[in-house]
Amino acid sequence: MGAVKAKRMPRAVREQQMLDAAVRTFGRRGYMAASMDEIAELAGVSKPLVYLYLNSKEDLFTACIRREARALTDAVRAAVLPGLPADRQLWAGLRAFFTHTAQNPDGWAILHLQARTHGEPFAAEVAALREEMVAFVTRLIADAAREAHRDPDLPEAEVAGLAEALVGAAESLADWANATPGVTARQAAATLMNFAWAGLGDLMEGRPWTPPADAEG
Amino acid sequence: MGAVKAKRMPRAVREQQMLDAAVRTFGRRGYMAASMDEIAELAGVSKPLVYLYLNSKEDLFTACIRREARALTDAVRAAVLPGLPADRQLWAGLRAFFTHTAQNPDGWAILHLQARTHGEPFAAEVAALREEMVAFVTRLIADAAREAHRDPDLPEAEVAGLAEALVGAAESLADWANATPGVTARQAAATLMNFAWAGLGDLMEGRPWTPPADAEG
Amino acid sequence: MGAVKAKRMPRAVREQQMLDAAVRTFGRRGYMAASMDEIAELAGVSKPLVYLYLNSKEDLFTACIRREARALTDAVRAAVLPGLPADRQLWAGLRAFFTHTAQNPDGWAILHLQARTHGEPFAAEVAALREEMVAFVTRLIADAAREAHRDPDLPEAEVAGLAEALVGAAESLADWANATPGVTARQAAATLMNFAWAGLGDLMEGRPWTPPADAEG
Amino acid sequence: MGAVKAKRMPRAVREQQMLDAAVRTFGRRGYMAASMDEIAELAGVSKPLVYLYLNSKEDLFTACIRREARALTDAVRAAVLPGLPADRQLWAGLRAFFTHTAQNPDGWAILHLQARTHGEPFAAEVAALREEMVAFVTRLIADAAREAHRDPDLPEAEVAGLAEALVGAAESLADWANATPGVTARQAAATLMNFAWAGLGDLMEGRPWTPPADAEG
DNA sequence: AATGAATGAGGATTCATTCAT
DNA sequence: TATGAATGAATCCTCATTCAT
Repeated sequence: MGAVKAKRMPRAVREQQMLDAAVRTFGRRGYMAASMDEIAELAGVSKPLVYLYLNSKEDLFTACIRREARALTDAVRAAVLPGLPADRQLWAGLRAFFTHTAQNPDGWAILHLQARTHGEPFAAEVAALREEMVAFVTRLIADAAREAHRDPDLPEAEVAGLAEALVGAAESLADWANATPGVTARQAAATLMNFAWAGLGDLMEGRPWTPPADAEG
Repeated sequence: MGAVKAKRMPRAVREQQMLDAAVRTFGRRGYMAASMDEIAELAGVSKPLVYLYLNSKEDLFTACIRREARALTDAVRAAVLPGLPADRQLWAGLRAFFTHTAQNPDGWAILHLQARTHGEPFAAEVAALREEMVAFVTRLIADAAREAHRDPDLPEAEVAGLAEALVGAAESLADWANATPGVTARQAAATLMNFAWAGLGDLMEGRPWTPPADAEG
Repeated sequence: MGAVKAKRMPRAVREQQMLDAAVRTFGRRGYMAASMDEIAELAGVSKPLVYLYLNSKEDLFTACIRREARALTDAVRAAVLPGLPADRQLWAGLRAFFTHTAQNPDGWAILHLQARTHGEPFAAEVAALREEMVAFVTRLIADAAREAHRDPDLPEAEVAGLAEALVGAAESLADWANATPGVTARQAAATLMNFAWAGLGDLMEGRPWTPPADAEG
Repeated sequence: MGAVKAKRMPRAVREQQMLDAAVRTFGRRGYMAASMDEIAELAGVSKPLVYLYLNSKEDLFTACIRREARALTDAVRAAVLPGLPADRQLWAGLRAFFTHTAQNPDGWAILHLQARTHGEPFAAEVAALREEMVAFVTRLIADAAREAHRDPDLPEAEVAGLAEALVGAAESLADWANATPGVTARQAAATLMNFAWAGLGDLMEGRPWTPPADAEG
């Protein structure tokens, strides 16, 4: 029992081992329930070494968030070819997104659940990721409008809301796909394309859904 | 300093005070970071009384989840009149949903963030709520198809995915509306109707978005 | 759940109910692990009433010790007829002792285990009981000597030791009989008579066991 | 005031210090009344270190029981030379027993009082010790019979009872010797030899005490 | 580069006991 | 006679973090 004295390794490698252990532990236990003891043991090093390299629990968690956020955006970015039509770009991005979240459930749990649940400074960290995703979607909506030679005539706030909705739907479907056996990343992506793209198209054609002018409005 | 000795009150009243304090504390600090000390102080009673009435931190949190879930579903249910067309029902339900989450940010934080983040037995508790929301949306989709005299011909799994997407979009918009000054519940609801309803309509008319048959599929 | 409001009863009766509950609880859980809550509930009254009548946990436990000690000595005393020969008196006393301890395991646990384990003022309380038992045995030894027209020539300290040994053996056999199915009070008493009486006889006949004069003496 | 920061020591040493402190505290205060705070302070270390090494109050107490039980049986075993006649073996064992209990009153209190009073898992721990003592005595009785070329013709259950009685008498005399100034281990052992050995001798010679055939039998 | 030894601070939980009625 | 409401004070235990080597 007890890890044998760890072989000397270059710092960069050790740090990755620690981050691996931390992502797994934070993702499964949650930020607060995860203990530095467990992380150090899983990483196969002593606790003081974790502190020497990563400084504190807070810094360690922040490093996890950053690494996982970067991995996710890299995966999506790599899948999206700028030249394609907007819907094909979205389709490619969504498939990469669902594939990545399915393959990295712990990282996804950190980004989607843990980081948002435990206030500052973590919330700010994921807010950046979310903004990037929203910006990506916003750009696609604009591209789509341009492709259709349409002036969508959608106020900026409205577009922001739509992007939020799309991202939220994607997040929700990622959880659903992870929790439901037999649902592939491709299916999740197709579901979301169906759900979202037609509505966006209608909007851009100037056929929005109009609320009834009832008393409660 | 220090709370004055609490005046005697009937148990039922005290319990509500405790739940109020607990919802607020859990909602802001999170389940683990919230301390029973802080909850008791905010409720204006001593810690032992909290334990006498609510039993344990876990039970207290569960009671909070149940109370807030019930308040939310009651608000939505009260707003939806069964006789109306499906889109009007959805519209009414969404407005009630966004209104309630805007007025009860702590309760919403508990349901949407805290309860999901801290595993069993809390996750099961909110899962029930989510299933209810998904079932509600699923029923509306079916109603809409019937109203249009259409056989939507959508496989059940597909409908489930759509419902998940819609609910996820709603959750996301609730957070967005809470965080963005100047966005009303009505606007959030309208955004979601626009986003979702047209896409659903297209689907039911048999015009789904079709994925390209590329190599990566 | 929750005892119905207790019917008014004369104080003496209520006190006995409380003592019954306390003896049972203290005997099974131990002095410290027993809670006033549990005792009150088992007695079917509210906690303040227990305090009103018995004053404190310490006083309540002391009252239990006294009652059980008295019950035990009364049982033994009632069984011993003063006129009989010493061995018959001992035989009768032992049978009464083992019968009583078998029928009152909780009371016996209090006297034999709990009261001795928790220091003053309880230890003093049982010390009195033990002294009474030792005195009884001491008297019987003297009687036996007189009956045999012998001067046992045993120093007082020696007799005290023998009495302690006999009482200790009895206590041990009581536990053994309670824990071993199929061992009756009569058998336990016979075992002890066999074990003890012959040795005492030899002693009084001037045939003691003599220790070897070894180096370690 | 307050313990100075403890100097660094190898774990094995620290553990023994902790066990020393724990035995003393548990022996005097009792298992439940002893607080981990007090034990840590007496050991000269901080509480977390006690938990780090000994795990929990329950484990700490169990470790105490084991250590003290082992010390006692080792002391007795070392004193008994297998080749000697049975009565000399018993004499040697008893002297070692009374010597050890006199020199380790706290350990003896743990074994004889505390461990038995607080239920499982402690009772099981001392039960093993007691069985060993009973087995030792049982073997001596059989040896004695063999030496006398006698068939003791005692049923097994009867022998078990006699052994229990002897062990109980020894336990009782250990307490008595500890509590009575001027009583040496040698005297206690001699008293018990006198008390027990002659009776056993008579039994093996076929002269048991016979109970009267009275009505109550 | 790496770790065994050590702790300050705090958190959940329980309990004997009292007050007001 | 009897109780529902309430608490001060402890207790067990855990954890992030540091020091000396």
